[in-house]
Amino acid sequence: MFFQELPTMSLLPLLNDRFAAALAAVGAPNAQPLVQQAGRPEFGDYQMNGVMGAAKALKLNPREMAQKVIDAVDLAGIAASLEIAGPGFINIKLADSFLAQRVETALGDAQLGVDALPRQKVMVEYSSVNLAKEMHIGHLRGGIIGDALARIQGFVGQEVVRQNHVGDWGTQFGMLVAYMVETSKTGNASLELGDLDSFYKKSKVRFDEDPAFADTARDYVVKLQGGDAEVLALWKQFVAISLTHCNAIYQKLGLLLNDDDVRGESFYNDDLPVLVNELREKGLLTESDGAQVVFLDEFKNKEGDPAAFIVQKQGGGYLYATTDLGAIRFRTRELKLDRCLYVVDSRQALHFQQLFTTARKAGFLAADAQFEHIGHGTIMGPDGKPLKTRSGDTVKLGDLLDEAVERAFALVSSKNPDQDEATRREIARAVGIGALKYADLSKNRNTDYIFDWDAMLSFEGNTAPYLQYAYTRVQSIFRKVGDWDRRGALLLSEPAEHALALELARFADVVHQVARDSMPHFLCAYLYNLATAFSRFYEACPVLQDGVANTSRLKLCELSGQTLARGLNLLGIEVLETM
RNA sequence: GCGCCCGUAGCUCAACCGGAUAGAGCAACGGCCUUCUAAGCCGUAGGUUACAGGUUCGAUUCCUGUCGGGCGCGCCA
Repeated sequence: MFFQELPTMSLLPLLNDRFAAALAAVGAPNAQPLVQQAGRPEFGDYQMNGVMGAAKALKLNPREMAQKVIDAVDLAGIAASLEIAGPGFINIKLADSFLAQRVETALGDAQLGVDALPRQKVMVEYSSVNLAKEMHIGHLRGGIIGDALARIQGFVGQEVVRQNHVGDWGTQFGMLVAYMVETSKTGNASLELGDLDSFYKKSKVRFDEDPAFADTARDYVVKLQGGDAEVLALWKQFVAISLTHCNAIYQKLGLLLNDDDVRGESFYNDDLPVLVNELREKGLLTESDGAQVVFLDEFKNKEGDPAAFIVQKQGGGYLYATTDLGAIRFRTRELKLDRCLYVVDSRQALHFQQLFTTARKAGFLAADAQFEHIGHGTIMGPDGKPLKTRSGDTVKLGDLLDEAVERAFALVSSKNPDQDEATRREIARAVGIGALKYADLSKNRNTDYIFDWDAMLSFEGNTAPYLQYAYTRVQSIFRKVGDWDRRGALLLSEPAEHALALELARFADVVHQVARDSMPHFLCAYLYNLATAFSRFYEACPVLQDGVANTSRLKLCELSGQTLARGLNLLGIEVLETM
């Protein structure tokens, strides 16, 4: 028992493996064990649901079969008890010694016990702003979610390529360059470009009111496409300025994105005619009203009309469908991606279905290539409609981030009036941005959600500040303890200790799940459960008593702190030593 | 017109391949600070999962229909 080799595999795969073997031993080799977390505490830690289905298939009594599975399963040193319940559930209580060993293992591991997944080259495409305009609230979710997914993929050992597929091409850039030339004559260009939105609006006004300006703008588009050096240089200048705006936002939001991650739509320009020719040679193209389209039977409506995927406009121009196909080709042929996560608004779901279907038909995507649209909903205002400013304008992202920090500063100041301002500013930054990100990440990304400052910054319930606060409580203990001797054994006796150790042991399964499903709200839910388990433990189990530290509990504290910090880090949220 | 998504407690949200008595937080009510940060913990109350059928040992989950909401649908991205 003392030197028994215990597996390092994370909990769910381990339990599923052992029960799969047991099912095979009792004559159900193909049955799924279906182990999951217990639905209620009184059911134990985990429950195994696979017996009922297997018994049904074999026409056996499920409870009798469950008993056979219990007799057959090898969970020595892992489970403390196995019980049949209800129609044939098997409830599993894990052994304290096993959980203690898990905690010790994770503490000695930089990955906190999270094994690397089979290595893949994974791209996360996110943010992908239109450089013609300033970043607004519509860019928030994609940025936050994409960044979290990129961090998580990296943590589980993938080769991650972040990609900012910026919109840096199209007719509007002719207009913008024309306006740059015009304002540079009055010496105002650099000043005006400080506010991209008004620059865009003013150039649009000029375009609409002055035919001569409009002609110039159109001329610049042609020159741009023709590679005219002078216009190209101006365009590059505009792109660079717009990117500095983006980078400032990324920095404020704490996103990993930088200039190295940018590959704009313009990058694929030269390939578009080639690509369209290839589609034609493969017999996928049909001319329709002067445009080149791919008809997809997969998206036929009831009348039998197939949906059209336009890859070339009448007149010869290309569209984002073409660019996206070019990007797929580049990513498979040149970058050799195994997987690509497109973090883009759900409203583009049909586009991506058509895109991937066309790419597969054209042979741009291998059968096993995992190219996925990671859709997300819209941020709504209190009225349930897309969030706007009071005056009805689009909410600028920079303003939103500033407001988050300002609101957090007011709250921090009222809570800790004695702290110096610099400290409160720093806390407010981490808390405000963290709250904003967590409010987003903790919701199922598929649906819209209602934006609510008070809820995200209330510092109560399932919020970033609650998690950050739990972390500071851990750190506070270690500040009090100073140096400590970690040689003592980790023994779990109290229910709150068992519950906390169980949560800690689940970390790997949750991270793996999110890496697989790209659903960050599962990680949030986990961290909230962990923080709650820690808070209960903190209330029920004193770590320091009469000046003496309890080594077992210190170890639980240590791993709790590390797991909270790492989990929040994977979400792009900072932790603080004090709040 | 066609297609996709959604409808869960007063509010905001969960529910992992179909699992047990549908879970949290906020708001409401009641407790707990001389002790590691009370931004905390404990408890009470709150539900015909839009509605009607069907499949199943078992349905918030799958299927059909109805109602309600959002979004998308050949030359924007």
